[in-house]
Amino acid sequence: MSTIRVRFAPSPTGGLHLGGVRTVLYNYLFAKNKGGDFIVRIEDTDQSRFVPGAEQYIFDCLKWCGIEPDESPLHGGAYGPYRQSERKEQGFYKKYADQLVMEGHAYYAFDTPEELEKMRSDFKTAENPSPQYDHHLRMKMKNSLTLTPAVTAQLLAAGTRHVIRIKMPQGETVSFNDMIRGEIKNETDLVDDKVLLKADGMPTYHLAVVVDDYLMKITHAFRGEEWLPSAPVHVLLWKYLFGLNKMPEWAHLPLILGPSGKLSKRDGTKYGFPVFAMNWPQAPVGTDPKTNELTEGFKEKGFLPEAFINLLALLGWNAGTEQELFTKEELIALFSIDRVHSGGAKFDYEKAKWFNHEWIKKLKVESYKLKVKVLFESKGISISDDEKFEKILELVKDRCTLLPDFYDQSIFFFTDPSTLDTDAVKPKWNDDKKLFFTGWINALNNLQSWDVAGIEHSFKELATEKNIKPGELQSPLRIMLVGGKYGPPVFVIAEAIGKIATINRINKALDIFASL
RNA sequence: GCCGCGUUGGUCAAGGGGUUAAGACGCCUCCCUUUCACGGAGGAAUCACGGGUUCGAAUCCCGUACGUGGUACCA
Repeated sequence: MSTIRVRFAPSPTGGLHLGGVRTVLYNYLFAKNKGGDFIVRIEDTDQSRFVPGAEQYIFDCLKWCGIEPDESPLHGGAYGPYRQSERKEQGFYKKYADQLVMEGHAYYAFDTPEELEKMRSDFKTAENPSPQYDHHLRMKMKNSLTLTPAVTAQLLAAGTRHVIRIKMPQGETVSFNDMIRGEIKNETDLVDDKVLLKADGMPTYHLAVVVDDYLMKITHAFRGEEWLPSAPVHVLLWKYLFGLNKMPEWAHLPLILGPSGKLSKRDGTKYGFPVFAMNWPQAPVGTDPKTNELTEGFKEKGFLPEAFINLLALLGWNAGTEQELFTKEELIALFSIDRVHSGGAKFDYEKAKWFNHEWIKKLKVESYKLKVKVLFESKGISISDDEKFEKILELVKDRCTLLPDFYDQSIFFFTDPSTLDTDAVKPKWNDDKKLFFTGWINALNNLQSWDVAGIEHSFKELATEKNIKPGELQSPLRIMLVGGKYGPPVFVIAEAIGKIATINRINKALDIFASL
């Protein structure tokens, strides 16, 4: 066992969105930077929201990102179980909750949901819109603090539905050190008596996180900023149950924000960028219930995992240098919790695409060739000559931001352009040019060898002979071969598609241009 | 309402008492290229506000504003 043990604890209730993946990533980078273990534990205590397949989905996302856990329900490990539902079976949560009751730090509460609702509406005022089950109100409720021991025992014996709540002490200040924010202080009077053990016997997050971290010997705990307000509950639980000296070090990560406020799952369809790492086939997480429109995940959108973790790592952390492109290994080597921001960061899709563009340029074509090939095949273009395919990708990679761009940028290498941008040709098209091309077809037919230099030479030779500037002819030629004003140098394209296709495309285009 | 956390260009951000306040994305101009990109050179644009402390504040302190989170038998 390593001395550093960092855990990521997702709940299998929804897709892995940007904030979630960044939390994993920071956990992982921190652990690996310190030579420690990265542990994934599943928090499946909320059965009502549990979604089948969600757990597998989480691991699929991690795998795509290149993150392999050292311990997890899928990978095994010595400190299992790695699912809370399984630890519940072992009775640990109940055991510790009972211990807290016995020691006077918690109590049984028999209030029904209706009674709780009544309390909240009865005590609701303008100054206090959401009354809490706290030291002000707990003596007005139905619990083992207000009931006699005999009645409590009777209710318990009768199997009355009940929960166990923490009894927040009065007048204490709980403080702890956050690795990112420094000392955080909270007054216990302002925190409510959180439920620790639910009526179904499942722990709430508050109990589970403490018990699990203790049992799994976790040394460092990263989580989102939204946990900060309940941190004093967890600190208190550590103090009562296992001792503060055994408590892991905390780091509360800043939020990732969307174009307006906190990034939500809806923002994907709203603003047209992915918010999830991957699509989730079992329950399409990006689907907008209203429009039934699916927002693709980063993977499906055509991001490279290298770019994805890179851009995510830089959203809230930087190395303190001007470097922005990092491999996973570099991130591990350079990651430092001291350089994580405390303020939230707004996600910028334009910058995200820039990262991917850089990675497409930076990586060797062969490392993503297969993904592009699959893309081509899904559009009905089968690739037979792998070597040629790789060459073509190399030719157009500078022009591609997302993987699907490869299709648009190189489809003309494989098939004749479906439409020609005639508007680009029309204004300057004339009979001289038409004559040039019919003449050039002859020259092409007589060409000994088919290579860039030869093609270009014959083109320029004939142009000079006809007294037309070669540049004026290159543009129409490009439209003929490509369909539009884009792509690598024309003669390179001509060479790649071959003599027959070149001549065919010129002939075809000449017909179309005839009506201009 | 109360409590927590935050605030350097439109965005990501460096800088943490003296700087012409880095760099990147995006935007604009120019060069390269008779295509589109890539590449190169420039440009516009910033310390939320108000008080202190100090010879001197983006930087330290206090307020205010704004943002965001929590205030569930959700995590």
